[in-house]
Amino acid sequence: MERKLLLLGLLRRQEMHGYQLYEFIERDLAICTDLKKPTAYYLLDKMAQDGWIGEEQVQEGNRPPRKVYHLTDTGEIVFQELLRANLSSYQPVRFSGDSGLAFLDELPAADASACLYQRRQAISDELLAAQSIPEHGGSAQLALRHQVHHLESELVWIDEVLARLEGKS
Amino acid sequence: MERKLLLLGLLRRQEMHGYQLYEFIERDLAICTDLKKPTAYYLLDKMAQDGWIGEEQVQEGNRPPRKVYHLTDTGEIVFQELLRANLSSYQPVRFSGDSGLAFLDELPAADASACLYQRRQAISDELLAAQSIPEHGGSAQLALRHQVHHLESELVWIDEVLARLEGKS
DNA sequence: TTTTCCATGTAACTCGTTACATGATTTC
DNA sequence: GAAATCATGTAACGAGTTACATGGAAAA
Repeated sequence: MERKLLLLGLLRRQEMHGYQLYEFIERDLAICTDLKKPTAYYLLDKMAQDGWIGEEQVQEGNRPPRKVYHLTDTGEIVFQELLRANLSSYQPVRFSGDSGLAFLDELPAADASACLYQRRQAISDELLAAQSIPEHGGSAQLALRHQVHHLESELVWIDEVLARLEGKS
Repeated sequence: MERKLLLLGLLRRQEMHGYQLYEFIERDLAICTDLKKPTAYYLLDKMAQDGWIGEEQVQEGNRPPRKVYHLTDTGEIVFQELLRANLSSYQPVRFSGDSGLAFLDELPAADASACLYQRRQAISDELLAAQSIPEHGGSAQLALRHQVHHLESELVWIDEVLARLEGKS
């Protein structure tokens, strides 16, 4: 549902066509979320059928025709509902990397350290990428800041685990 | 793949049947991961077909017969591979709640605060639940500790967002 | 001139879920 | 005697992905 919320929120600011929405999300919001092309087109189609958004065929010269979407009155109501529901709730997060952690002691300490250093590097890379994205202002930045906050917290955590390993070897 | 790793790791310690594995994960590891019954049975079946684990029918009196699984030599190799791959990599996390955050300013500050306080409560509840689980020792606890660490970090974050809102109202 | 980009979409697949079915056994 | 628990499974569905198809336009 949060992808629909995202699309509605973006269309609320200005009407856009599918490819435009896809590109914006994959380029500017890649660190916080993602949305593949077929998913984008499918959701827009669905929401158009449900009357949340309206679509307009726009032909420019001989280029491929674009479907430009805009929020309807129904869409605005749904947006409000989805937004409030989203902000009020907390979806617990599962870390796929925790299955590995649970069996950390099954590996020789040196191997475990080597693996975790690689993981640390990956987190660090992700953090640098997130930090290098320029601020745009407004609440749209909150998602990005949250991701940065989280990645910093992950570095603290993995360093704790590494320290625990060093103590054992 | 991390669910297979989890099952392999548990079976490596002692042979178990499907229901047993399902119960252990849903009861003792609920905060860090989950595994529904059909998923458990499906994965065990799959891994048995692939030769990662062996199955033994055990009939006790007139009770429903149980399939007891144990790790094979192939399974041990796969476990090692999966474990190292898991520990070496980092799967970036998407927060479904961030779509809402991005549109926080579209709501009156008072409404936004009210919603976020509810979310804060949900995180706080989750944290208390996680903290109240007794420690078992060994690296199996790392997943739980990670979740606690994360939830604490989430509380810090949401308090920052709330402070930002108060500054605006 | 071949590759990349724009713009849309379909088909098949993966992973996991919910809901349901079965049947014995212990508990209330 | 009814309900919950043990133990296994099937069927249908949902959300999202990858891979592929199409066809013009811009760029290398």
